[in-house]
Formats: sequence, C-alpha cells, structure tokens
Amino acid sequence: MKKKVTLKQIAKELDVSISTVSKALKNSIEISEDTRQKVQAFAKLYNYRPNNIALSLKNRKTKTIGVIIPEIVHHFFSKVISGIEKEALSRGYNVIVGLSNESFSNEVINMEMLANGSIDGFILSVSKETMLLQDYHHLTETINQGMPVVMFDRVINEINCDKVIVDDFEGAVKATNKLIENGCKKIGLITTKDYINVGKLRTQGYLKALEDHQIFPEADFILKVDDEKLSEENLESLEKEIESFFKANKNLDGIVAVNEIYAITAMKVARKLKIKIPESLQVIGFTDGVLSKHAVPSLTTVSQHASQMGEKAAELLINNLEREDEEEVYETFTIQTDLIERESTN
Amino acid sequence: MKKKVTLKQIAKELDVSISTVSKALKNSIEISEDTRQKVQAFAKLYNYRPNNIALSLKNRKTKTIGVIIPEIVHHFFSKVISGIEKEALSRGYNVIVGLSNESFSNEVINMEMLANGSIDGFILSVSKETMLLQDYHHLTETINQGMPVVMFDRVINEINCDKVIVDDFEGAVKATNKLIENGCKKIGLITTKDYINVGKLRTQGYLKALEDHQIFPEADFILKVDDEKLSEENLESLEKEIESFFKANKNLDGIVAVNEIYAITAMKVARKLKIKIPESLQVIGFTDGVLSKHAVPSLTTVSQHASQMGEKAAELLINNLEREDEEEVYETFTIQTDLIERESTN
DNA sequence: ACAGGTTACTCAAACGTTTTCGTGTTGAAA
DNA sequence: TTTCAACACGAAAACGTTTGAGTAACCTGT
Repeated sequence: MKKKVTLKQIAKELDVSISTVSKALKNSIEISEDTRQKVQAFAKLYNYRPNNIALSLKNRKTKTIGVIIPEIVHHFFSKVISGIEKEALSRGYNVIVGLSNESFSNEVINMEMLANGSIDGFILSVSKETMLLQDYHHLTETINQGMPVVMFDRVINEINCDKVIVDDFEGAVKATNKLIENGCKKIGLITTKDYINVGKLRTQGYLKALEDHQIFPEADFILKVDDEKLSEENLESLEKEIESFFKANKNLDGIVAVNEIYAITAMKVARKLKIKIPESLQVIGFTDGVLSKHAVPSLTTVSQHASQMGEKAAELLINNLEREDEEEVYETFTIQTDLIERESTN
Repeated sequence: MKKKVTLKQIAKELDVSISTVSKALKNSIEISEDTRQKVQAFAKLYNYRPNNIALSLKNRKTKTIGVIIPEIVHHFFSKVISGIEKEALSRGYNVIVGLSNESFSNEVINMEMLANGSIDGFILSVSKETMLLQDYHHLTETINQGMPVVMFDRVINEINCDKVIVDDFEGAVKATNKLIENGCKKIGLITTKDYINVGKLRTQGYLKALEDHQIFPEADFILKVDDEKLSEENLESLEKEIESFFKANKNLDGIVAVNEIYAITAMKVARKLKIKIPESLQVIGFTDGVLSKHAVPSLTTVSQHASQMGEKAAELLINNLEREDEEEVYETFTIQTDLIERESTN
C-alpha cells in the first residue's frame, strides 16, 4: 500500500526544494531541462497528483458545486442532476448532492454543512415545507455571503438570484389547447394546492386556454389534491379522490394532470370505471418520466426537459463563478415545454 | 455582502492571537472566562463557522464520500443514493456523486478526479463497460493507495474490498417458486447476457428452482436479451424480441423477468397478444420501482431493498474510515430480497 | 577585472485551522 | 525577598500547494 506522494516527499527524495518540484512539474522555464525531466520522471513513477484540498484552500475555490433537491428518487430530479453532472464534469467541476426530503430543517442543515467552504455555489430546488413556511433566511444568508445560488423549478421570486424555470404556464396552455383541438368540451384539471407555484402556474395556463376558446371554466372540473397524496403510501386515497371526482363529473372528456402520478392514477381509475382512453377520455400529464412512456395506453405528456434544465442551471452557476467582474445581473432562464403525443390522446 | 469571517479576522478585531480565538471557541480551560465570552459573542455575531477545507487539510480527512454509479435516472440507483445520503448525513458526511453513464473511461475519470484528496472513500457500482473490459486498474490503484472502497450490486469478485450485494440467486428462486406454487408449468425467463453478473445469478436461481421441482428447463424458454435493448430508444426492438419469444412459446404460463422494464414490456406484449394476466400468464419482475407499482395490472416483483443497500454500504464505508486499527477484513453483506405480491400473479 | 546579466535555484508567505510548547505575569507559600 | 505554581495567553508548526521575491553561481562583453 503506497500512500499518495506529495511535493515534499519528491523534493526530499531528489534533494531539491519543494518550489523546484512544483515549478518543474509546471514546466516552468526557471527550472533547468535536466532537473525538470528528473522531477517529471519521478512524479510519473510515483503517480503524483496534486492534492485537491490543498489547492482548494490556496485558491479559495473548490471546483465543486452543491445541489440541494427535495428528493432524488424522482424522475424529474434525477434527470436534472444528470444534466448538472454532465455540464459540471465537462467544465471540471464536481457535484455534491444534498437531499432535503421536502423538509425545511434538512434543507437548512444540508446547506449549512456545505456552505462553509466545501463548495463554490449552490443549485437548488426548495422543499415544499420551505415554500409553506416562507422562511428563506438560509438562502438570503448564503447569497449575502457572496456564494452564488441558482434556483430551478421551484423558485422563490423574492430571492434575487439566477433562476431556471419551466414554462409551466405555457405548457398547461399547450396541453389544454391540444385537448380542445381534439374536440374535448369538458376538460378537467387535477392539480395541487396553490402554494406549490408550479401547480399554480399550470392551473393558470389551463384557465387561460379555456378562456382563449371561450369555454367557461367550471369550478367543479378542477380537483385540488391535498399534497400528501403524492407520497407512495397514500396512493389509494389519491385513487379514491380521483374516483369521486370522476363520478361527480361524469361528462368529462379530457383531463390535464399537473404531474405524472396524477395522470397515471387518473387513467387507472378511468379503466376501472370502464371509461375508454382515448375514445371517451383523453389525458395529458406533466413530466415525461418512465411511467408516461410505459403506461398502457402510453401517456401524452408535457416534457419539461429536465436534463436541459440541469445543464442550464450548471452553466449559469459556473459562468457566474468564473466571471471576473462582480456585476450582479441575475438571469431567469425559461425552458420551453414540449408536448409529447402518445396514445392517451387522439 | 459580508464575506465569511475567519479566526484571523476575529483575532485582529479583538486584539488577541489566533490561538486564543480558536481555544476560546472550543471552551478551552486555558482561556479566561472573560475572553472566552467576548470571543464567543463576537463569533456568534459574525456567524463564524470553521472552514471545512482548512479542516480537511489539517485533519487529512474530508468527511465526504464519493459515489460512482452508472446512471442516476434509474429507480434502483437513485434509491441507493438516497440510502447512502441518509446514513452519511446522520454521521456527518457529505456525498459527492459521479456518473459513469456505463462508460469505462468516464468511470476512471470520475474516480481520478475524486481520489486526489476530495473524498475519504468510495462507494460504487461499476459500469457495464468495465465489466465487459475486465479492466480494474483504477479500482486496485485506489485501494492500494489506502482509500477504502465499497462495491454494491455490480461487484467484482477479484477485487478485495467490502461489498453489498442483493441475494439475486435466492430472489430468483423465490420468484420462480412462487410461480410454480401458483400452478405454472411452463415458466419463461427474460434475462440479460451473462456478463452482467446479476443477470447471471438470477438465471441460476431460476434454474435451481425448476430443478428443485423436477421441472426440466427448456432452453427455448429462456430469452437472453441483448443489452442495448434496455436503453430508451430500443424499446420497440425489445418489444419485438419479446413478442417473437411469446409467439415461439405459446404455451408459457409464467414469466420471470430480471428487471422491471423487461417485465413491464412483457406485460405490454401479452396484452397486445390478448394473453390475460394473471389468468393465463403470471409475471414477476425484479426491482420494485415506480413502474411495478403503477402498472396495470400492478406487477409482482422481487424487491431489492435498494435504500437499505445504500445505507449498509455507507455504514460499512464509514465504519472502515473511522476504525482505529488497520486490520483489513473485508465483509460481503448480502441483502435479502422480498417478494412483493401484486396483481400480476394469482 | 568587473559591472551587468543570465541561469537555476531556494525562501517565505499565503490559504484557515488545530495543537503543542513556550512564556510572561500574577499570587501565594516559604 | 525568593521560589514556584497557576493562569492566560502567544508563537509556531503542520496539512500541501503556488508564486513572487531573493540569491548564489556562472557567463559575457568591455
């Protein structure tokens, strides 16, 4: 077991100073051809690699970005990470991942753990609890300390930083328009409570599309599912809720659901109620995950281009980190959605 | 924007030495009550936090573990990460994630990037390409440098380190037994090529169960899908392959599939061929992901307890890191599988 | 022969900590 | 008055690196 070799050890072994070794390895002209070769040969032999931590300390930058997300077992978020990682790797950065599990305190703890020098900047999507509590002190503090932050998807307008968001509004408009074009007259919406801003925006898009086509929005056609219903355990109660929604509104011929689970569950319930998809009910979901692709019938969905979001977020952050001038102009980048048509619509 | 405050700045401000500040903050008895309070008050006011990088350099440990996985947009792996993160957080460690994207060179690059001081140890599942090439120099090198490595799921027997594996063999036995108990006579297997060891083990488990029940294994009943068929683009060709498999073996009444996608696709094809599930064909998959849960009919599956795997891997690694004595006794921990019964079996 | 200029190095500081050892000042015991 | 703890603090080294400044030794031209 040979431990990592340091400059000091090489220096001692070759009987030169540490500086000489360092410069020789950097091909400095200050060092004679002879010594240079000797040092480089030795370094190669012992597989010398500069210690990242020492470099980080010296340069006051770690070349590492911290990512805090509510959950990783989730197609959207893991895809975003994958995008972040891709961009980060190509620009020589590492990615540290922290999970908040939708908990405010976890988010704070994770951020504090990373903010003390471990990383150069944050990319994050805040937890539901944070949105609910509206306590953003951990965010403002890190930003005030001069650490760049990029928020994505679940962003907070009050916070002044770079942001990458999905055009949720327009996505919902597109989805709803599609159903209208396909001849749907009674279009239902399955959405979340309003404090989740993406749910809110999608709801607004749905309403806008109806309005544009002079369709009167029936309040009954909108189901606002309680948030906990998304968790894996509460699947049955979600099913029940949707079932009574369907039973209360028997004439629905189109459904826009603000996420994949709602859409898939709606299809499941429809099947149970012998409602044919897409013949008598057309369904469009959000988030183009595995479920949409593999469902039977496969689900028409609004793709959020999660991977692209991640790449863009990483790009914004790294650009910011590597910018010389300190001008603070924050950008909000909007990712356009695409409607991916599959079997659940005509 | 107030930058992070350091010991030096506090020292200067209070006109004491750096050592005094450091000791005062650690409640050292060397420091007078008076000074201690003054320093602590000041530190609190300026929200002093020790710089992690400096600590890492001093202590020669980073309290960070590196995780290298082939892919993150994958239920199993993201669940493992979530388990790792949970254990890591509770023991004060951070998690750096590197993705190999199933590529050997990416795996090597990622490991080299992290091995130079950024982390204290690795948790990894090797890429398919690495298994194919059988080039493990990057692994042996890091281990030789004294950096602990824990491998999970896709492990390499030749490498001497801690390992966490799923009892794939027994899982397949359980699944096959279940089908036999349920009255299946002609049980097919949809698996991967043999160089993926988990696929191989599951195949062996399937054969063992048949043997135990004196059922002669028909070679025709085993479909070894070419590996690229797993990727999202090749979904149709996977479907086609399974479809001809079904057509060639019309009398199959049970299917064991070594992963979720194969199982779901098999069900999709069965539906297309008007084969009723579970009445005329019962299906069991591996990996208890979202698809299994939300499929119609929902899929009976062998759960690998991915989260538990991650926790265990992190536990082994951290124990190793924090162990005083240097004895190298490597453990291979086997996670038992559970059969989760759903609608695709009787 | 000597100023001036290369050449090929070494020194030392810096990044932010922790910790061992040293030291000046007190107060009390002898 | 001397001696010796106890007390409260400071200096310095160490982790591994980079880099500007400093310095010997040699060479060159006059």
